[in-house]
Amino acid sequence: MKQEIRALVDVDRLIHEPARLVIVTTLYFVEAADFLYLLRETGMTKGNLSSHLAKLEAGGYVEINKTYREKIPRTICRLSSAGRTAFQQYRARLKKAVTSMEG
Amino acid sequence: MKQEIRALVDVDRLIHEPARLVIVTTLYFVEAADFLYLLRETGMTKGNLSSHLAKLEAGGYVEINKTYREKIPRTICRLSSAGRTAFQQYRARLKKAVTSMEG
DNA sequence: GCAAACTGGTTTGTATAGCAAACCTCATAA
DNA sequence: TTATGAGGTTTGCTATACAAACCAGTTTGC
Repeated sequence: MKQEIRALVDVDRLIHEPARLVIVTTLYFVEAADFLYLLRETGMTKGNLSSHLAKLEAGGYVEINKTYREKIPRTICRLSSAGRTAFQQYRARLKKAVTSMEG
Repeated sequence: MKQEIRALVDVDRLIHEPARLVIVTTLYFVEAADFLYLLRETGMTKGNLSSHLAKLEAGGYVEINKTYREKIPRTICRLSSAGRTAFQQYRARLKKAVTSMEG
């Protein structure tokens, strides 16, 4: 009951950041989403969403696919398998931590 | 099941930061701890612990009491009632989020 | 008694992060 | 032809985390 708390110190910060946690969690369930969908779902600004996605991509957690839908650009994002694994680990750790926090 | 995830965006960042979450959780259970105890429990460096404690104090979440024990300085920290409340709220939110993350 | 080393921290320096405003490219409207 | 808007990205600013360096006081070695 102490170990799980202390383990939080080196939690995966790429996912722990609230904005990215929302993004990753969303992607985890939908499997694929475009920029505008994420924009609506998360309520973030475009700039903020863009930079967080870039960071997740750089970390290898999301794959970003730029395409066109009838001349208008479309950015499709999906969680990579590394991202899925990382999310599952993060979730498991967090769950243990929360449990520990309850006594 | 979507609301709890999105709510994460404005989670209490003073507590959400892993280092401080460990500190706050520790204090939540012991009710009072000195600097050296926290240092051992958290495994942080002195400088890091010091600045996080200062931040928690500035936010009104911990009360810091500097005293002496036979000539050697002793810094005693305890969670304020605001801190306890904030922690409980954070924990509750996090718990809901984790639950939502599972399906 | 005096320097060296240690205790219990705090301050400083640096590198990174988050965020929104400003910007960019292309397409359509006027 | 200019203007307007969609879909994003880059820039600029502020704040943050972290450890190294520092500091005041105490004990130890000689």
